[in-house]
Amino acid sequence: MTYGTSIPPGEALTALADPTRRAIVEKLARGALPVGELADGLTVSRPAVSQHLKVLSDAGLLTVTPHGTRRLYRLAPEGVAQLRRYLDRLWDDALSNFAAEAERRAASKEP
Amino acid sequence: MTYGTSIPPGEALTALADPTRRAIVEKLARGALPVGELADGLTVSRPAVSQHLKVLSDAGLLTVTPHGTRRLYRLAPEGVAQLRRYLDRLWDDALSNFAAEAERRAASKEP
DNA sequence: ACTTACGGTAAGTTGTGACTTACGGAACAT
DNA sequence: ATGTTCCGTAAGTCACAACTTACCGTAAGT
Repeated sequence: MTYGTSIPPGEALTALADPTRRAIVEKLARGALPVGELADGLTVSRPAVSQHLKVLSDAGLLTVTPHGTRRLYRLAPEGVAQLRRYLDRLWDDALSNFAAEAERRAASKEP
Repeated sequence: MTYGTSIPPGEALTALADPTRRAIVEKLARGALPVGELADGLTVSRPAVSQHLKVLSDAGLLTVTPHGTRRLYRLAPEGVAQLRRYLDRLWDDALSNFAAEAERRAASKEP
């Protein structure tokens, strides 16, 4: 029984569409960070970062663990995994369809 | 020598952020289609579909082959592959960082 | 108790992107 | 030649999402 929270991949894709959010995710991929440190090195304000973190969390891509007065954000592997599965399915469908089309093309004389 | 056009994954992610474009991609994953047939079964107008197809093409996710007066759109496996590689790198970084953090936590007495 | 870090939320502004209708150009048919 | 089908592009509208500043909690330090 796999039991993931199963947020549809659309939210995660929407979340990763924003360049600032991608920058955040890529930073977090290399280690958990509090909001303040994330905001340094980014061109936007700290509240903006907070808002982005909410979007990413809602998409299942991040988890939070309060540590004293700060909140450590870290990448959620399961969130990334779900996106990978979605793309894998696209990939598989596309390839098997390619094979089917090639076969069909070979059956009739002209493409 | 693999030689892909190497469009940054940001464009593909932005392209897949839109639900209508995801619907298009998922249809195309099951077989190539002309614009008109794509537009049927979608809630938006045909010109809207054309615009979406442009975005997806620019992102490297689609290829076009003119067939008479119609244009057959099909999913580009390499485009999907590039997204998969991006997510794989995120995944790998996240996991190796997890290991490093766990080790660090084990080294000091308190988490 | 007061102050100082840290961070989430409210409110308001603004650019952008997803849509529409209208139009124009190719390719095939008659 | 003319009409028809298929499709891309232009122009304009409108909603939303990504910011900003301001404010209010909460936890720790002194």
